[in-house]
Amino acid sequence: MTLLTNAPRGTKDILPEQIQSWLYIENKIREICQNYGYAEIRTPTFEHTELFHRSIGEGTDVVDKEMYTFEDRGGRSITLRPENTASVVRAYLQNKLYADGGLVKLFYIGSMFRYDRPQAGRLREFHQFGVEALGEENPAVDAEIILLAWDFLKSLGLDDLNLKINTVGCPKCRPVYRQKLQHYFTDNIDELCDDCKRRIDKNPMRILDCKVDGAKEFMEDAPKIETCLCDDCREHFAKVQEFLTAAGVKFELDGRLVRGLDYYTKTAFEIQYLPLGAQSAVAGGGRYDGLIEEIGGNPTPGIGFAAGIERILIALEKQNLLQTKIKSLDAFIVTSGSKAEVFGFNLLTKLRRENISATMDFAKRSMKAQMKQAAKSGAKFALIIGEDEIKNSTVTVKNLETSEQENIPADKIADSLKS
RNA sequence: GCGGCUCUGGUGAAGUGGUUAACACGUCGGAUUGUGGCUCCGAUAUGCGUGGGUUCGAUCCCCACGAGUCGCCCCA
Repeated sequence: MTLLTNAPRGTKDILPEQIQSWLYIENKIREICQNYGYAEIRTPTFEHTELFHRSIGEGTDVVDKEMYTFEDRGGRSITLRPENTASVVRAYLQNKLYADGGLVKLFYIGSMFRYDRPQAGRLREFHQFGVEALGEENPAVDAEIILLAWDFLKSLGLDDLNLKINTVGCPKCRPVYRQKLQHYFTDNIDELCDDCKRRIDKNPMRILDCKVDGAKEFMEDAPKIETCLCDDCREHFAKVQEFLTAAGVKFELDGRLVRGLDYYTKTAFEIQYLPLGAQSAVAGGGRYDGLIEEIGGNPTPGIGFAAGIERILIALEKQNLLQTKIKSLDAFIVTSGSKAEVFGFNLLTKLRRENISATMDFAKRSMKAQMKQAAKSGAKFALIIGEDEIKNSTVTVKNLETSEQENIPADKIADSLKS
């Protein structure tokens, strides 16, 4: 319980028994991204702090109070990435991925860092899988991204998923809506909670999503964004819905869905897994047509989402969809005496070189104890080597499931185990 | 960053202001002759999150800190 024996708060070891689950998810990710034509990219774990300031936006919670920022030995301000979109966009620009023309479709899996108070489904180091499509404003891409997220979660077997979509407008129409909201909430300021009173100036759209005020009556009459959308945004949103409907995916229009990061435009979406409780968002994302320009590229549209792997794991656990079995071995070698140990070790190496998984006990324990080990290891066969076997250059092969055993010439063991 | 609850061995846990901290699982060892899964026997916390304090004496009382958990904030 000291610093030495405790991982830092909000971090977790992923243990051998959990690796199967992680691999399962990661394999699904790679599979579906392959199907959708997205290529994997890996960006650095840390970036210049400035990148996140510019992309995520000052004034957001993530930037203001959740970043792991430090100065490196060269005096640079460095930040552990709190999300990966900014890095991917940066990599896109730096490596001129746009040079090939057309839409650039990327995905990533990696750990992100946010200094937040840990609770279920929220860690300081957590893992996200995400997808970014850069260079196309067609709403079909919005739909593709949403479908990818949806199909992915579905393919894991999750039920009780809820897809919510909204549009947050663009630099042309959002300010109009923003102002309308500010007027409306200022008129109703007495009804607002303290947090929301502060949000009027900072982020009036967030008020719509407030858990305290959200259910209050005056909220019903708050201005709807539909009334302010420019033609472009309106049409775009309609198209997205059309594509989704064509794909047979049910969605819920949620005018209160507001993303926390500054760079979002137009389409915003979120997939919830309701049984998760407070941290129910399992994937979220949206369009960010202004981001690339903001970071210094040519005006380029983009859209993406990120999904929290730990949250998905919790969801899978709840639905009992995980296997925790560690892969078992083909053979466990049991020896008696020091000659047999050498003989067994030799056999062990041979088997492994023949691609047969095997291990043995190195603690010089009794045969009985070794047999227990063998059984517990889940190995299919125990290969028993004692004085008799050495004398005859054979090995006793015991099938641990059926308890049948037979004596086999040592040089034929590998073939025998393969069949 | 704020609030509630919690913190006994590898695990699940019982327990008391005062000699040996139940029980179960697990682990290890054993039950004559080289062999597992059943059964039986034995061993297995010098310590009760950490650090202080109260007390003749604390794992059980108090305080602080830490971690976990739930909720808020925010988000994945």
